[in-house]
Amino acid sequence: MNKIEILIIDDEPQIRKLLEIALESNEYKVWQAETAKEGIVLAANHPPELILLDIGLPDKNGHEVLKELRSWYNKSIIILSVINNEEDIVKALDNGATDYLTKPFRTAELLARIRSAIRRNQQAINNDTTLIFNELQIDLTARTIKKNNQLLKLTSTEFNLLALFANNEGRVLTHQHILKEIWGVGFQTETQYLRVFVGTLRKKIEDNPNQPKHIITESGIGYRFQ
Amino acid sequence: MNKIEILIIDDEPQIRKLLEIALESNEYKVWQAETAKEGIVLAANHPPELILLDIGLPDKNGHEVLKELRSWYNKSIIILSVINNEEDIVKALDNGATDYLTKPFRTAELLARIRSAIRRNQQAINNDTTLIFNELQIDLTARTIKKNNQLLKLTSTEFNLLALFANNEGRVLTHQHILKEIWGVGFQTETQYLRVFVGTLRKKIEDNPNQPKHIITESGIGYRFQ
DNA sequence: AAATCTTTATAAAATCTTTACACAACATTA
DNA sequence: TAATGTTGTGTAAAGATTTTATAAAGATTT
Repeated sequence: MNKIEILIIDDEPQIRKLLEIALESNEYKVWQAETAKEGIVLAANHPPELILLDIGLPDKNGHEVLKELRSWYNKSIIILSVINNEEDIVKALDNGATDYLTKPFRTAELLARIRSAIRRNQQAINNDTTLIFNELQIDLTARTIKKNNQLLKLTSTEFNLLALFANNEGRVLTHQHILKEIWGVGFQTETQYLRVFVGTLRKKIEDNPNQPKHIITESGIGYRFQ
Repeated sequence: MNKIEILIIDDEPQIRKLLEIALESNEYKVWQAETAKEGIVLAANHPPELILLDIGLPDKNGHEVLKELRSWYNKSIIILSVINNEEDIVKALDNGATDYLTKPFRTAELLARIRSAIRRNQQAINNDTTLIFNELQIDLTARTIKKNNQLLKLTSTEFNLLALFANNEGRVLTHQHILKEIWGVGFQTETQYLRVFVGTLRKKIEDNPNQPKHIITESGIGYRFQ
């Protein structure tokens, strides 16, 4: 079983050592960076489950680092700060920090917050982004779809259509409604678009496109996903 | 299992944080908006189960936001207000607010009101769309019908006819009336259509189509659904 | 140039309409 | 009464029409 990985970005060696001991004795795998630059490179090469970020780094303002990380990193970032400055904390939370801790901190509290943040990560993965229908696994935020754990290649429109279907499992969606959602108002009469795209989608996701199990046609009305 | 989603629209970060902690620790998924504009965009892109709306927003009067949301959003909106102003509350309720809370509020009370509002949402969903007659389960918006939890395949006209019957349980509907409702004015004499379609419907929904329990013929007059 | 989207054409499938006929209930007539 | 006709209903199936699926050619975007 793989250990959960945590990246520490802090310039003080004593703090890093303290965190390393606390975390490794709790079965986390620890990565360390001394500077902002080094931390961003490490995170990019090997995205950890959680980042502990010191807001008072020497080479770059911590808020800048946070923003930069948040532009692509969507798991938990816990801020470490020497000062109990509310303004700083609010700013960090607004910039996407998951939580914050003021130094000096108690190890028990640190660990509790880390557990909580990681739990939320994993719930987010399970709940928000991916929908599962038998052999199909649709990740709405990553915009990827797997069939039997095999990644499929869909075009943008195909994915939009599939996402609409998946969000309305079991419900009959009329041609007009689908066209309005995917192509916009004014396209409600272009039912042929729909036929073509349902065709390509079926070819990609159905075992037997002639006898579709997922995208069911409701003649005269629209389609239903199941 | 998906978490229930709640959108907070409030300009005060402390209040948002407080609400976030209270709600997330009670297994809700929280979305946040700092401004009215941002809140409306978020709600439109991803309609939540409930909205917590601060009536005292900086960029737009809360009452205006409420009206705008209510023009298309039909789930619960709970108003948050710093002032215990009866006039304001009455106005908000008139504009479609589900409930209100005055700051500072107790977390326990907030949670209780949220549970209550969400419960009402879900009852509304259940009541509006599906009709149940013994082993038959008819979902009017999804346009699906289940017999003993088994999905049946009906054509469009068959479903329309069944829906008309189901909406008029126990009542005798004349041939003319049914024909006018399903096929339109000018088809009132085509009683043979009706015989054919009642036949196919019975074949699909009745245990024994020769001795129908649901679609009863009233000779010389029409049919009755029970 | 490659990928994607939009149109067009046509074949196939599903659905609806119409016709034919059987059967039952009831009324009429020899 | 028995035979016959009338009317309303149900069922099957042929015919007509509508709707859908698919390929592939153009147009557009990346």
